[in-house]
Amino acid sequence: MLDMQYVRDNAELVKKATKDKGFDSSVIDELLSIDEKHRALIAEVEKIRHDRNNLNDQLKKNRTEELISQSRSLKAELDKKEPELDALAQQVKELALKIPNPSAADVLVGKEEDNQVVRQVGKIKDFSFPVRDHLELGMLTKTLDLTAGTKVAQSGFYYVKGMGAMLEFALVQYALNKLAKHGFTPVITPNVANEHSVVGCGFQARSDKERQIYHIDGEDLDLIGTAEITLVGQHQDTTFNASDLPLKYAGYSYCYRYEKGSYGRDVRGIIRVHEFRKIEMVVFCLPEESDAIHEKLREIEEEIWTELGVPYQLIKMATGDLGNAASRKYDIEAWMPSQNKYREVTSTSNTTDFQARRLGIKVRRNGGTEYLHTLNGTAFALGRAMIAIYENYQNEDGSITIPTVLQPFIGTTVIPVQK
RNA sequence: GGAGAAGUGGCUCAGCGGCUACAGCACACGCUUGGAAAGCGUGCGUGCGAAAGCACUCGCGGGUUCGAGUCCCGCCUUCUCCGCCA
Repeated sequence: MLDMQYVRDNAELVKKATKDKGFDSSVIDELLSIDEKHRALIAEVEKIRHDRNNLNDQLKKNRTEELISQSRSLKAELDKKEPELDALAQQVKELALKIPNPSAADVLVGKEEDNQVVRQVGKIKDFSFPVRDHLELGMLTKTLDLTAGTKVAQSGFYYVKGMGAMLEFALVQYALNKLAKHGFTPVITPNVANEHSVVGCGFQARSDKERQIYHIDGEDLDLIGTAEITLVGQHQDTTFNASDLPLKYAGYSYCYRYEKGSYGRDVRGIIRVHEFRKIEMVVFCLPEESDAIHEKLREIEEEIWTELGVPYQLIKMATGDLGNAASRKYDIEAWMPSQNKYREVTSTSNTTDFQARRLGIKVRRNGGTEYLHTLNGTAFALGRAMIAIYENYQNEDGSITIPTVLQPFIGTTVIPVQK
């Protein structure tokens, strides 16, 4: 949600920004026209309220039938107009929620194919044997079991077993250790959130086409797609002192993705699944700090993938690929030998005051209050990290060497093939 | 699930149906100071308006009343006790 005053004053800019993101910009004209009606009715209703308040003040001292009847007739007028006012306010709110956060000035205008490769880091290994994909490796080492997931739940759910499970916990330990050094507080969050929190973060809660989110029937609860929702949402309706900021969290949660509309894509293995675990960074900060902190989150992500020794490329997304909330977004894509290409493993966004405004998260300073900024970034999407490690560290026999940096957390150097 | 109590600004809390919802803490700015603390002053929920100002706001939604933080009804949440339970 944007500041209504800002939309009024910068209608053309907002329209362009909305179009740049690939959203329907006609809502802005619609919004402005409803907003105008809304404000006119506010003035009208407030005038009636004012008259009635005055009348009631007089009545306190001087109780006459004449005044009482006047007050009653004003009340009747209000009873007629207030529902109209509420309806208009509701419309304004709904339309305003449809406008995405404009992109930052340095973001390239364009579509997904205009995303910019900022740099490629790490040397792509030249395997002397035919490479296997992560699923084959997972089966050879008996660390991935998709069949069991399908039997017990459905396709898109999977088991991680043996050394695979140990590797996932090692990744968690490694990441939390690193993030603690950067001042992040580790958090284990709920894996569900109510609709207000989901929508407040800029996610579409229940649109059936392109549905992304699981809903719990009969409850105001969705399964979260990312701990961003629970980490940002935990401070809704909160005003911080400037000295409390920045607040940095490293949240561990399960993540649920419905993935409707992506049938047939990445069906093999665990690249695209309905459930996985993730460590997510979320920062609350002063508005003027958010750009620098965004670069910091990006650096931490690059540091992680550099230390893991997995080749990656850094992508700066164009406006059309930013989504609803982000003003700027970087993805890291790790090299996947079996596919002979880079695939997304992290994403970090500066959402500026977009989420804060929707969720009422403010900072108090200079004698007033203002909305703060929120940012998020993936530390590890654990499934995809596992894929990247498996494929890049595979040996000829199908065993997997543990990256040096993880060895202290797992206590071994290799995941062996199991008979 | 049962019984009781409570929800007022970032926090702690006052508020017999009627002026502008009390106060303290915290925070910001200023005065004071060699510097700080203390002290003093100002500000510190939302909307509309260029502004003066007006309106709204006491968990949420209804109702009674000329008038509701206050009375009535429903709901939500939290706390205490009981029950169940990893």
